[in-house]
Amino acid sequence: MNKKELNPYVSVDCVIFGFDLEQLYVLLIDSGSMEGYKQSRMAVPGDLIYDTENLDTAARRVLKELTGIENIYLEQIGAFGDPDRIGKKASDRKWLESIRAMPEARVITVAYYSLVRMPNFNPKASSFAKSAGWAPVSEVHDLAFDHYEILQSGLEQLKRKIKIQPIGFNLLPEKFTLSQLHKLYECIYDKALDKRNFRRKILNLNILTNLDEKQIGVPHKPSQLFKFNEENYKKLSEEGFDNFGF
Amino acid sequence: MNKKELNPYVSVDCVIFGFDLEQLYVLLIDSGSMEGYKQSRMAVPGDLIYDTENLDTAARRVLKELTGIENIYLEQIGAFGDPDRIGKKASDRKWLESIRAMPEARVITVAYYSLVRMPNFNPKASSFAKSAGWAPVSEVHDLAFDHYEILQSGLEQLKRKIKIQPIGFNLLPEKFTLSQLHKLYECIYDKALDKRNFRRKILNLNILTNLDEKQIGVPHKPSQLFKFNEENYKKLSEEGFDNFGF
DNA sequence: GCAAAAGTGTTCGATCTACACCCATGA
DNA sequence: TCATGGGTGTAGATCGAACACTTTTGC
Repeated sequence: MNKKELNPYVSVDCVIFGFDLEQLYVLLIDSGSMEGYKQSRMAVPGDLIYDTENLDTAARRVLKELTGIENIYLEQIGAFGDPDRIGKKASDRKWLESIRAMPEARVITVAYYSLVRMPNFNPKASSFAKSAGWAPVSEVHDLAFDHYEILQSGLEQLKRKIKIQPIGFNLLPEKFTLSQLHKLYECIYDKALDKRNFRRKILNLNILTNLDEKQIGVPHKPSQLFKFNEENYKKLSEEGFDNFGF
Repeated sequence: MNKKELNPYVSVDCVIFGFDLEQLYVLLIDSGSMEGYKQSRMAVPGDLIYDTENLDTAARRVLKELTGIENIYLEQIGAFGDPDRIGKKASDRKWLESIRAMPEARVITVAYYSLVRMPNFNPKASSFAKSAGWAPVSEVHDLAFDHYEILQSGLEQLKRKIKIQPIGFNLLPEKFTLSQLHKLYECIYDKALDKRNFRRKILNLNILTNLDEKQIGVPHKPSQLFKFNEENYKKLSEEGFDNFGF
């Protein structure tokens, strides 16, 4: 693929969520401003699409370039197309001038969110990001362009979706404890959930396999480890289940 | 606005749902083929966007041009951007050549769905449609471009949304009976719903005002007429209600 | 032995489902 | 008087919320 094939009118942006067993994070890139850390200079990673490329493919390309990971959980949030969306702030325009052939063009973006296992990688610098890093979602209050709005839409969609499909497993290590899963749901909903009710509900779904392994080296009673049981999940989906609403 | 401002790379397409108290319909336009009625020649209305125009605004413009209605319920479905999405079938290409300045351009479309009161209007011919008409959703099995896929996505989103927000009122006359509302939900979910349970659930929401009027001229016990109570609905939304799942 | 998180059951109220008969009207 | 859809209540099952104590480990 060469530059000639870049479509200068449509981009994809990826809200990449991560979870470190404590907090929910989002991967942000820096416009490389010299004024130190400032959220309004941060953005979610994205790029113009190629003219021969699917939207999903473009999103996966961005993810791969930045994180090295393929086969990531990915879902479209929607299109954002305010004519001024990328030109409202002077700092945004400067950034665009530094990375785009047609910085003044009106660009519609198609936003995606994806869920990754944080420890699996450290974000790399890339063609479109001088630096990249994880920021706790709860501490993000402002971003470049319309990316704060995009982040909030992604978060809402994640909340809605995780009630209906157990996609949360994409954020956890392969082997995880019920407490970790519990904590994840609490972080996403930003509220306390009853421990016993949570455990009962999730176990009743029969989509977890108890590995008969225990945590080691923890200074308290070690927890059972589980993994996600894809087979049972598929069976369950086919039978049709509405939600496991928390 | 003149042609010069058309953005040849991005379009909007509108899945317009209607309900005649019997069936759910979708508004389709005809490519004007001379081969008689054929679903693969039908499409949902859409148009390229103007370069200075919001996506939502563009969708409203298409709706207005076709139906004359403003202030319509409108919601984004998402972006569809397969590079081949509009050029797969020969008949699609012919149509494009007849209406677009750059028929070969790759166009990403942002799809919307909207809900209208069918009797309020008859669709008009327009710059992008030689003719337009209502088709029962249950009888649509094929459409031009990727519009069948778009229709299905819109329908899914409608199903999801109507569980959470009482947007169905946008499909009904101002004054309606509980049976009509009941029928609407049955049509959307394409399954029978228990009459008594439905009535209880919807009345318990307190978002209907009984008008103390009855149907006239019906050959059976006349039904009470209701209207949607926007005030109570707003109160309810603010308190936060999850769903009135059917 | 103490700090820290794991793990476990029951009760109560709310909600969902299933189900059948009489009523008011126009023809 | 008949055909048509309108309108109503209850019992049983299921589900969700609230809630406190014992266990196992590392230090």
